[in-house]
Amino acid sequence: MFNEVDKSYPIELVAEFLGINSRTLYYYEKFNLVCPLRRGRKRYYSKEDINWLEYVRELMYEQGMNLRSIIILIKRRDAVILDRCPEDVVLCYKNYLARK
Amino acid sequence: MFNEVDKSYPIELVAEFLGINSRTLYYYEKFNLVCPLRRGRKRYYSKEDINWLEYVRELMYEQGMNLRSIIILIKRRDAVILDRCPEDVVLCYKNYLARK
DNA sequence: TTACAATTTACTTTTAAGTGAAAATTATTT
DNA sequence: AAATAATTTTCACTTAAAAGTAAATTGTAA
Repeated sequence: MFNEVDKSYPIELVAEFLGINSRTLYYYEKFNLVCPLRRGRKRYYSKEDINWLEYVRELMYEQGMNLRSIIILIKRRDAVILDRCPEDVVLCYKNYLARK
Repeated sequence: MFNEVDKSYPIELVAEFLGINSRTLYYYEKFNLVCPLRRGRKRYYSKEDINWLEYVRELMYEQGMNLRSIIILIKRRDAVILDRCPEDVVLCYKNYLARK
């Protein structure tokens, strides 16, 4: 579905892929959990953004962490987050941190 | 109130000091967040236990972390927890980890 | 044997997480 | 330019789960 050639995906597609409401993606953005590229005012999510979001969901629903905790760990550039993270997600995470 | 000479305090006193219900302390214990000394079947909390509990409360109510996240960090012996922790609390935390 | 602490069960409260709908904004088409 | 379409934003609401607690029961030390 998300091949390597295409570099970005609109919010509705991403929401559908993740099985969540697009409003939830706006919600996460408010918390600075993800920061999709903007062309005009439209959002485009990279493949790494999507992997990152999948990882965040895992932290929430498999580990039981709450958003606030995840954000605290992001801000502290914490090893916990990076530890069991797939390589490309780490990459995305680092890009994400670099941007702020 | 909790001077250095006395080494341990019963649950009701601790609850009152922390401004919480004693049931909440049992609740935290269920999550292995604290592990008071048992003499007979009665619980005795050390000064360090109390400091530790205060720190846990700060993480919850000032930082907005949830119990599950705190527990995850404890299990991973995470730097986040220890970072901004007063020295004696770190000590208590390490004793706590040593016990399990 | 009684008084107090621990335990259990099930309940209440609180709040985070998520969402629906309408309004606003920007882009697109004719 | 007006109409239409698409996306974002806002506001208020719902839902679900975590956190906390009450009450009844059990256990046990003194």
